[in-house]
Amino acid sequence: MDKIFKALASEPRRRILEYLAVEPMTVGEIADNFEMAMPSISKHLAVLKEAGVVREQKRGQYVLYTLMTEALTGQLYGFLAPYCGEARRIVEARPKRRGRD
Amino acid sequence: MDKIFKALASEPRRRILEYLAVEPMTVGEIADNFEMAMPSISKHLAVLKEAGVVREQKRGQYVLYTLMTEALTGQLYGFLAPYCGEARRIVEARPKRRGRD
DNA sequence: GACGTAATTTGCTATTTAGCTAAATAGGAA
DNA sequence: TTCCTATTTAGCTAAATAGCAAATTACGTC
Repeated sequence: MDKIFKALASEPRRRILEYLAVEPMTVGEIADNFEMAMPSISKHLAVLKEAGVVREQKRGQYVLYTLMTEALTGQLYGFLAPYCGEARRIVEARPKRRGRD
Repeated sequence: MDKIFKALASEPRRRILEYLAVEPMTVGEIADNFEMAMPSISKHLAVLKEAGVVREQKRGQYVLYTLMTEALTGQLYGFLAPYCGEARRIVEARPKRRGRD
């Protein structure tokens, strides 16, 4: 729980998720949307990966990052469950995937 | 959006919300559940208030803090909406309250 | 008024985080 | 091999955050 909220507590990281919601992208493609230098983007991606909301795949010399939507929403619904019946129902209804993907 | 994720990116602050989910409490009562000194708790509460997820009411020399459940869940569903149809439906179904309360 | 308790504000230190540039690693092309 | 491009890692600095103790404010009681 801590990792995901730390990950989301950053404007640039939330923006990265928006981009990845459209389609998987390489680090360079993502970086093109920011003023920031590439190493900074790379670091942000590592944080998102650590939080389990994106996945990385080597594609030759490129690294492709993919949004793991279910992991993102699942964790947040998990947090919301104690506060909200709708969230409890959603958590209940979802199969518990374990980082296969 | 930034304020709420910054607010939630802290273990102690998330714990405070759990306590307040049970019932409204004074700063002292909340602080009794932590090792932390009261000024630190007071600061955490200010952050949560700034994020719009708790409300404070003066009660004589005490200050009573109350969880604003709808504000908490509403903001998170707002974030989730682009990633999840269920969240979109929930956001859609809810009346947009504006910080009355 | 003076005193005691509740809470916040102030001033400080230590830690973490975000960003940078430069250097290292890894793969593809010549 | 050598060169070029993509990405990550290292090493750094500036800024933000979390905690504390001490001081201040606010209220209630004597």
